Amino acid sequence: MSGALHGKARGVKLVTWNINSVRARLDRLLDYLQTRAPDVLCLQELKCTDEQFPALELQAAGYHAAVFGQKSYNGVAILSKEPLTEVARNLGDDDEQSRLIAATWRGIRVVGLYAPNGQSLASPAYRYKLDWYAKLNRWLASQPGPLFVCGDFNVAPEDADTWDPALWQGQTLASAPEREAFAELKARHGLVDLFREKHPEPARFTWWDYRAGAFHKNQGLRIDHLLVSPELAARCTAVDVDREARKGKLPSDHAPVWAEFA
Amino acid sequence: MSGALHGKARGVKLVTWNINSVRARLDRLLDYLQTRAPDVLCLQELKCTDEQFPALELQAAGYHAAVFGQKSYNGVAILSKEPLTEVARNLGDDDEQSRLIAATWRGIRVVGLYAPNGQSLASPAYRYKLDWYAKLNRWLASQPGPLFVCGDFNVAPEDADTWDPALWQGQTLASAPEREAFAELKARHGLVDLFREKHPEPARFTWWDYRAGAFHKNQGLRIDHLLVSPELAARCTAVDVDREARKGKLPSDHAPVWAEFA
DNA sequence: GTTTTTCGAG
DNA sequence: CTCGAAAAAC
Repeated sequence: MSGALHGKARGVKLVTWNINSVRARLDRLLDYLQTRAPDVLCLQELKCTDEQFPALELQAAGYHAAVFGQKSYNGVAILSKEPLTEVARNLGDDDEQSRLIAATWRGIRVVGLYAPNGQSLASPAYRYKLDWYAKLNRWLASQPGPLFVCGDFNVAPEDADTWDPALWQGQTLASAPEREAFAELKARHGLVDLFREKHPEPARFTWWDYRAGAFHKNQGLRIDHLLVSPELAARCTAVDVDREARKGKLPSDHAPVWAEFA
Repeated sequence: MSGALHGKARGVKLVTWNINSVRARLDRLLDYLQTRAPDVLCLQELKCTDEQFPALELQAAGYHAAVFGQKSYNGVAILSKEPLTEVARNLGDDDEQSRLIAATWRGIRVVGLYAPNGQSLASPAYRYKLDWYAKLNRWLASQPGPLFVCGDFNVAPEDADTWDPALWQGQTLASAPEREAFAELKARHGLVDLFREKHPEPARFTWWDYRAGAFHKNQGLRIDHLLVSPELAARCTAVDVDREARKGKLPSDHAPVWAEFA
């Protein structure tokens, strides 16, 4: 990908954000686009169909959108200032849940995903989650690099990614099979957990439960990730969580995670 | 009732308003009380129980309240600066829907009602509506005069009370049986349609559908009424619709109808 | 607990 | 369009 990021003199910013209903939070989204001006923004949990997606408002804000919606639940999109090409949806199967969208931006393969939550270890949803990860792992091999795989992975990779490791021990989002699936993604495709690489400190979260003042007490999880190819990681100048976006009235329960590249 | 209105030198103002959820619109209500300072305000569609009714806030605003609430739907109340006496609820039967409240104010029998909508001519709700009107008609004979009967009657008495008579021809809210029931109320109890008496012009509405910019196009109905005894009508100095209250963000779909008396 | 969806009602 | 209620999701 040598030179893929050298189209402009200034750096570029790529972001992932589980927005938890793009319609309910369109004002926040437009504000975010205006103030942070990301070059690429991957959205999860649109909770709307393609028809319901606010494409016009986003166009007016200067953004193209590749959308993969679904009625009521799930739904993912990639917004970008520059047009996207080679848009792909889901993992090549006939899954009725809209959980993944991919597109090429300046030669980078951008993948935005919303992994299944898994509910509880005993539930069918947990099995579905592991199967989905296995499919994702296989499918990624078909994608041209360099890769920028981001989204809500619904996995806290290490104990340091939970606010109370004892409490989360073995629970969904922190169980060993999920962590292994996440680790295999990185290992097989040589991807770097960009946030963790730059921030070794624990308790840096991207999601906080709406209940019991969890955000105020920083009782959260790090489950939104940026997994990138080494050549991209090498150009990363900064990566962080936009905690501001979790504040105020009617926020999403997730905060955006962004990275800048030289 | 000679002298009933002569307690004060200045005139008095009585109002009816279908507020469509008193909790969702408490700010508007308090603003209305402060700026218009009605002596009596009849409210319909409280959409809350007696316990949920914001009695404290209204008390702080200087108003007494006689309330007849109901969970989720219906619910009526009478607010007044001076205490109300002889509060009665519904039509003496065991109807589970809270649609009528009556009280005595300065010797006037104030009745605030929310008539059934009727849905469609073929529905059981339509039969219920006509039966309710028949009961109301009989019940009114038991009430001591002079009468101030107001509220959301869910009847447009004449073609001039609809924005498109051809469209409304025979429809619920404008059908002949409903109009006859409304006319019988007036005839049997010698009541005057106060707004119509002062305003012969057509297209003066009190309700506009939320959808399709109906208010902006003045596509509405006159279904909120003040029916008063002749001795009250004789003292009326002005009557009108508060269209301002239908403007702005999150209004009720009804506007208040007010009358001033010398 | 909090939000979001859908639904029925108007 | 807007509300309240209910259920689902997290």
